[in-house]
Amino acid sequence: MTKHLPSTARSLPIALIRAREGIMAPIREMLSETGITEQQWRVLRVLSEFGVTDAKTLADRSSLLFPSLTRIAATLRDKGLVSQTRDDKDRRRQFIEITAAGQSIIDERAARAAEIVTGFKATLGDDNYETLLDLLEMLDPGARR
Amino acid sequence: MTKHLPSTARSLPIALIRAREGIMAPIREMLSETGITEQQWRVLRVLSEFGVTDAKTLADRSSLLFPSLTRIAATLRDKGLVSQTRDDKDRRRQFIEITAAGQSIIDERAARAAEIVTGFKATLGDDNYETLLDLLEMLDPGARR
DNA sequence: GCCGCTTCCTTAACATGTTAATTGTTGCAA
DNA sequence: TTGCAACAATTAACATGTTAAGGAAGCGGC
Repeated sequence: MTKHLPSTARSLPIALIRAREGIMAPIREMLSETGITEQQWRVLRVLSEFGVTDAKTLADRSSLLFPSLTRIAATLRDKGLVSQTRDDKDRRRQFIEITAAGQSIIDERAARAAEIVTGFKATLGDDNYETLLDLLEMLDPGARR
Repeated sequence: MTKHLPSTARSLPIALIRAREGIMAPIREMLSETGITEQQWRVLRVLSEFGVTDAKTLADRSSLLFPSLTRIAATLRDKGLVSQTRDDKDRRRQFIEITAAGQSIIDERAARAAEIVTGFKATLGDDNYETLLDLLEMLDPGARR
C-alpha cells in the first residue's frame, strides 16, 4: 500500500512559511527605517519584557539558536542597544541587558507594532486568532510537556 | 491611550517560528541522510508534483525568493537532481525539470514523509489540522484575493 | 591537585533569507 | 531602427539558520 505526500498546496511546512511571510512583511516594513532586523527586534522585545537575562535563557525566549544569538548580541552591542556583562559567580555565563537607546527603539514602535497585530486579529477574527495560537503551541516541542 | 505589545509568549511571529521548528525537526532528520536540505527537498517536491516548470513559477510554488532559487537550482543541477533548459522562444526564461535521480530521492522518502505528516495529524486531531491549514492560508498574502 | 566530564559560549563552514544592483532579452513606441 | 521601459535571471553583500568543532570555566571523583 502506498502513502502519498500531500499536495504542496496543503503542506504544513509550506503553509507555515507563507503565513510567516504574510505576518512579517508589515513588521519588516516598520523596521526598515530603524536599521535593525526582525531578529534583533525580537531580542530587544524579550529583553524589554524580562529585563536582564542570561544568554542561554535569552536564546530560548527569542527562539534563536545560540550561534545566531552570539552574532546578534555582538551587533546590538556595537549599535549600543544592549550591554553584556560576565557573571562573576560563573565566568562561563553572560548577562545581557537592554540599554536606554534600545528601549527607545521599542517604545517608539510599540504603538505601530500593536496596530499591526490588531490588523491581523481583525483579518482572522479574535476567536480564530486565539485558536491559531493554541494550535501552533501544540506543535512547539518546547511547550509540550 | 497606550497600546501594549503582546507578551512574546503569545506573539504570532514567534509562535510561527516555534511551530515550524517542531514541524521541521523530524523532516530535517529524515533528510540528513540524503545530503539535501529542507529547501532542496521542497523544490524537488514541487517539480515532482507539477513536472517541468519555469523558474519564476517554481520559485512561487516553492515559496522561495528568486536569489535563493538561483543558488538552489545550481546546487541541485550539480548534484544531478534537476536539469535546466533555456526557453527558445524567450531566451530570458528558463525551464527546470526533475531528473530520474531526483525523483528517486522523492520516491524513497515518500512513505517516511507521509508517516511524519500522519504523526502531526494525530497530535492535533484531523479537524484541528485542517483548521490550522485554513487559518494559515488566511495569513498568506498570495492566497488572499 | 589531577583527570575526565559537563556546561556556556564562540568560531567555522556552508546554505538560505533579504534587499539592491547588474546583466541579458524582449517588446514597444517615437 | 533606434531608444527605452519592462522583464527574467544572476550576482553581490550582509544577516541569519544549521551543524559541527573548539575553547574556557565549573564540577566531581580519585
